[in-house]
Amino acid sequence: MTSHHLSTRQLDAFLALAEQRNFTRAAAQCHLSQPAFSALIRALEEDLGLRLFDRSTRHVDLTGEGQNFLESARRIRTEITTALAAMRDAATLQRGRVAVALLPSLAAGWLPGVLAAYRAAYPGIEIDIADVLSEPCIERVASGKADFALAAIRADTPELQAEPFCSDDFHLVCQADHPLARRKKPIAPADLATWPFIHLARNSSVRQYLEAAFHPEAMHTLMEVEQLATVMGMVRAGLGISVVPALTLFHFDQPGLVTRPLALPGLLRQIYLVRRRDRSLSVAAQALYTLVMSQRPGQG
Amino acid sequence: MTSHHLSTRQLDAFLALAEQRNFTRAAAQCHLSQPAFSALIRALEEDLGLRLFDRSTRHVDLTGEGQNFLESARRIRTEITTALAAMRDAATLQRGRVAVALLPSLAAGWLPGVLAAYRAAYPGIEIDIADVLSEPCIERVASGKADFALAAIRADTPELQAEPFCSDDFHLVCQADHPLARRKKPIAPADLATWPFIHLARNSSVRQYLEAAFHPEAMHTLMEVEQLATVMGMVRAGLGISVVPALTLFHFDQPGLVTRPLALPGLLRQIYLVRRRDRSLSVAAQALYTLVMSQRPGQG
DNA sequence: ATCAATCCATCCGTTTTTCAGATCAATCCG
DNA sequence: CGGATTGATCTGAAAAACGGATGGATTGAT
Repeated sequence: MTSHHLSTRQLDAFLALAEQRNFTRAAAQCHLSQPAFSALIRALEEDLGLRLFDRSTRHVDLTGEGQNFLESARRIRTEITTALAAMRDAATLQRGRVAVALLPSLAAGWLPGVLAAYRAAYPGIEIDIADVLSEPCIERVASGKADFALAAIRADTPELQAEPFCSDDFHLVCQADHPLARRKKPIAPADLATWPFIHLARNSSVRQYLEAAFHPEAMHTLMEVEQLATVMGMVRAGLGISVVPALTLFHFDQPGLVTRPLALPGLLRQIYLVRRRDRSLSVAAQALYTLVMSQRPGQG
Repeated sequence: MTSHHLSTRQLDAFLALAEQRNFTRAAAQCHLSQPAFSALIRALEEDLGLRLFDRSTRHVDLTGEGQNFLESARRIRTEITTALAAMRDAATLQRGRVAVALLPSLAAGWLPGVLAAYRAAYPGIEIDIADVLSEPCIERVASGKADFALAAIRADTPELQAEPFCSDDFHLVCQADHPLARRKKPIAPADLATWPFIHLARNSSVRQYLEAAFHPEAMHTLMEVEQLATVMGMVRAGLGISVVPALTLFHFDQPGLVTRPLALPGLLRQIYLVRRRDRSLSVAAQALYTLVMSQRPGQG
């Protein structure tokens, strides 16, 4: 029936008095007047139903029960202080964790600079990066393993929310002495169709864009590989040409290779930032989100 | 500067909302109106500086930071509950400890019945009995090893406080067929002086009373022993007579022995209850004190 | 598609609690 | 014995908490 509502004021008052053994000093330590402080101690003792301090006008001392309570009170105070400190650390971005899933091309080329700035600003935050294809990116956000994702899928579902992040145009890559490298006129689909083509695997978004933009049967497919680095090697060896998004061009910044922008209809890869709908980002994730949005490719 | 005054109301409100995921139900669980409850959660979030719940009109869910805080909050709540339960147990005498020091005569004859009643009433209380002579009794109280003592020393010091507990008159003990056993007239000191006397050791309070009441050199001291049981054996064997306080008479309730009260000036042993001054008794000790005072020898 | 029900946020007047200053009683010290 | 210190108590005032009513938004049923 007694609600036994131990308040933190009472807890702190008790600890202060146990430490100071003097009402006036303990009251000052709690930033309270002595009468208010006395009332606090009295209320605590009444709530507990027993006397915690033996006090005369000249002496203040813990009773036996008070000594027992002191141990508990110290533990409780420590727990509270620790928990509040942890929350304050989280709120002030001194501690925390953020998980992002994004396309390998973004992860390798664009992300490192962003993360360097993030880490410099918030060195206490743990960072978890998943550099995977669009599908697993979305999956990680949906399952909660990632705070948000940068992927080529406009995943707008009841659970997920997508916003355009950046667009990525496509570039021809070929040997420096290739005829297309010297071509003055804009390159047309027909120009590409005559040369052996190094494709990425069919489950890559790049390949899907290319097949949608061109007539697949019109192309001269030489081979399919999994990794862009392999594409680079093949092209550099003169085995063929390829078309890749701008964000992956760092792979092809190699002697003997040139890249040329293509301006062809349908060849513009949209990348979306995907996050859970009705779900606020953690403080750490929100900070990274803000930075990511301000540093997005093609914005500055 | 951070007020960070986590109140237990806020703590309970948080835990209730984390459990119910519904403001109205959580408010009811806390016996609060929904607006008051909302204000509590809002104040907590403002204090911490971050959002603990993602809430729409239709959904309430913990944020990442909220989940972290939940673990801490559960620990804190458990600690508080445990501590309050321990205090309540102490206040209601379901748990605790009491330590008493008292004379061996009281410990053997009178105390067991009292403790039986005490234990029946408060089975959860640990009991520590020291059945020692007056001097160590007082010492135990002074050092805090005993809550109070029953001893034959009026220990009234700045630290200790003594109150009369009971008085203990002296009795002659002798063989049933001893001449003194049949004597009709009141027994005088001279009557005792003519018979071989079994004494206790000089440091016993009984001996000191006898030496103060009689002229030691007028007595016929046959021997000195340490234990009352030995006195009994000697008297029973017809080696001599003795005089002992009433509280020890249970030792002499033996076939072939008789006891006769003596009414002689100075032969009245006062026994005091000694406790620390300006020091309240623990709840358990207070309960025993009350029982002890109500059951003191010669009161009923 | 419309309507009822549910739910959280906000506003506002009232009640309750909390607080500090003054005062009192008891104690200690010189 | 008198000044100084300390804790308890009283009281008016300030602050906080509270509940009812209300609003805006969403869901689910008809």
